[in-house]
Amino acid sequence: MTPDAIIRDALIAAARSLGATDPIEPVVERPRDPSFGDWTTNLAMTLARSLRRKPQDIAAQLIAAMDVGAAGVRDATIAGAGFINFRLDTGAAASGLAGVLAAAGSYGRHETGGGQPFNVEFVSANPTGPLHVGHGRQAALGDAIANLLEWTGWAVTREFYYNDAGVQIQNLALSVRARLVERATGILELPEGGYHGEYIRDIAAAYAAKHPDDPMGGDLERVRGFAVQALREEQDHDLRALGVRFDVYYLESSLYSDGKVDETVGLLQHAGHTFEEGGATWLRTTHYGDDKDRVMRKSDGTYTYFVPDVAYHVTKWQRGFRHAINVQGADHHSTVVRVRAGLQALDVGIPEGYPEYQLHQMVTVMRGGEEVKISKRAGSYVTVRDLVDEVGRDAVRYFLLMRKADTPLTFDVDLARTQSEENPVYYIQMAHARMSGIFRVGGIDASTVTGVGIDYGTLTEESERTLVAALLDFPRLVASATEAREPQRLAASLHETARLAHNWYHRVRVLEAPDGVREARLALARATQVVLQNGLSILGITAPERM
RNA sequence: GCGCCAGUAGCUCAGUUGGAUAGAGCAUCAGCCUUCUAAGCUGAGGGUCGGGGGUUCGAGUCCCUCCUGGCGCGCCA
Repeated sequence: MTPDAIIRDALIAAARSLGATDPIEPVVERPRDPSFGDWTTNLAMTLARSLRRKPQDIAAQLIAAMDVGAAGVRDATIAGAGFINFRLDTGAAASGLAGVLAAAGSYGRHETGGGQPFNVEFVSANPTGPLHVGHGRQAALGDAIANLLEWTGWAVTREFYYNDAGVQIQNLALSVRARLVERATGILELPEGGYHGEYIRDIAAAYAAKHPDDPMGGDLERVRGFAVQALREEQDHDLRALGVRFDVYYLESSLYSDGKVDETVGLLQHAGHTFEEGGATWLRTTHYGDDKDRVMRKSDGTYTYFVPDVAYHVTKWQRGFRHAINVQGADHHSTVVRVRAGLQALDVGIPEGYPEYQLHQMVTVMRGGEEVKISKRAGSYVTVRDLVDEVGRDAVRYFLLMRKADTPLTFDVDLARTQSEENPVYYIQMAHARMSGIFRVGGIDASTVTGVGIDYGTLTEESERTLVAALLDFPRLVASATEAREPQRLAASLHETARLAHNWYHRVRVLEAPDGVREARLALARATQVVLQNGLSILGITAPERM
């Protein structure tokens, strides 16, 4: 048992002896200020009301009634309004390091998910242009959330939904054809709502080279297929530049060809939640929290976009995913209620909150001190690959992850490029490289350091105590970041761990330390290396041995 | 007008689900390389946590209300 678990049990027993009634659920946590001790509890304050005594008095009685020798508690003191602070013997506080080294690359993993399937859908960009920086945020976020879920025991499927049907694709095909005509005749007539980007010209050139029999794009179906294929390859390149991979690419067009869309509409009508009005078929989404009912089938017989969306999510459920999360831009937030309403209206037992959504706010790009307006149709934007080429994959990932998804993100291209060495990601990577350097210079294979049979009582420096505490908190942090679906908590925590590691490195010597101390410090260096490496890998960032 | 999300140091942002004296980076100022990497370390200054109410032992965090900003409100996707 870990020290905090022993303290927790002892608190429950002590509270019972004072006459407190179950359930007693003491919170044992790290104090905000490490100088207060190793662990703290507010139990005395939460019991004050039911016991009708002053928190300080209860705290004193709890301490008197507790037997915490097994946890290695050196002293327990009352502070502030009634906190009880526990300070552990140095050796007891650091003894967990051996467990870190034993788990090594698995340290921080949990079995919470029990191996159940979890579908993580992200990016899902229309194949009408390269991926821009907003998609990059989604890619970094979705991939990190997928990693977190894997680390907590879920069987994750990374999924990309291709909107390869519908009006936007038609616009794409017509835009390419316009460029083909321009090549042949010199006359450019882009369609209404067409795409202006330079890449359309490139696709037209490639098409003309491959299909000399059709220089004007007369075979629109062939142009469409060619353009979609070209842009999918383009997006794959962008994703590879970021190091993001998908297990499943689900095509919207297949929902039509497999009859899933018609099937879904039939089910909705059969369930009785639809009605006819003005020649259109409507779904009563207002029964499920929407502010107005929505058209499913327009009077011209075609479906609105959310029908295939619902059909698509039905397939997730049918494919056995009882857990699913969609990472999307906040500009799509109106679809959340709509898709969920559609799934509810099927009456097939899909729960209310299915699927989960993690929406992120917009990314604005600054270049030359001015905002770059992102518009595929106008052809002005910064692609994911531009960013990776300019500042590197690790820095791009960290930049896009260090902020909470709920807050808008400004990506200053010039700043990221010119100040790349001051990027916080290098600070964390440097801490890892320094730990590695200790083993390299010492001629020691880090993986052979077990931390077993060591007297951790020699780790007496304040910088060692705080670093140890941070390392032992890592599994808890992975769990809470996963539960909240917030990778930025991990990013912030790794930065803090790196700060503590740099501080420790600066204050103490490892290789030249006396026998006994040296072994304990090597174990600490190894544990630091493990935590930084594992944490960075969850964020999709490398942990270099030297820089 | 309605809905969602934000408002924290000069700037960019964290804040571990309600805890103790609100933190970090950048920027500014003052120091530290004969060292396992100075891509580092130490110190200083800088705050009515948008305003006002409320809930309780305790609020940046929860509730109400107002202000400001972003996004979304179509038989477009």
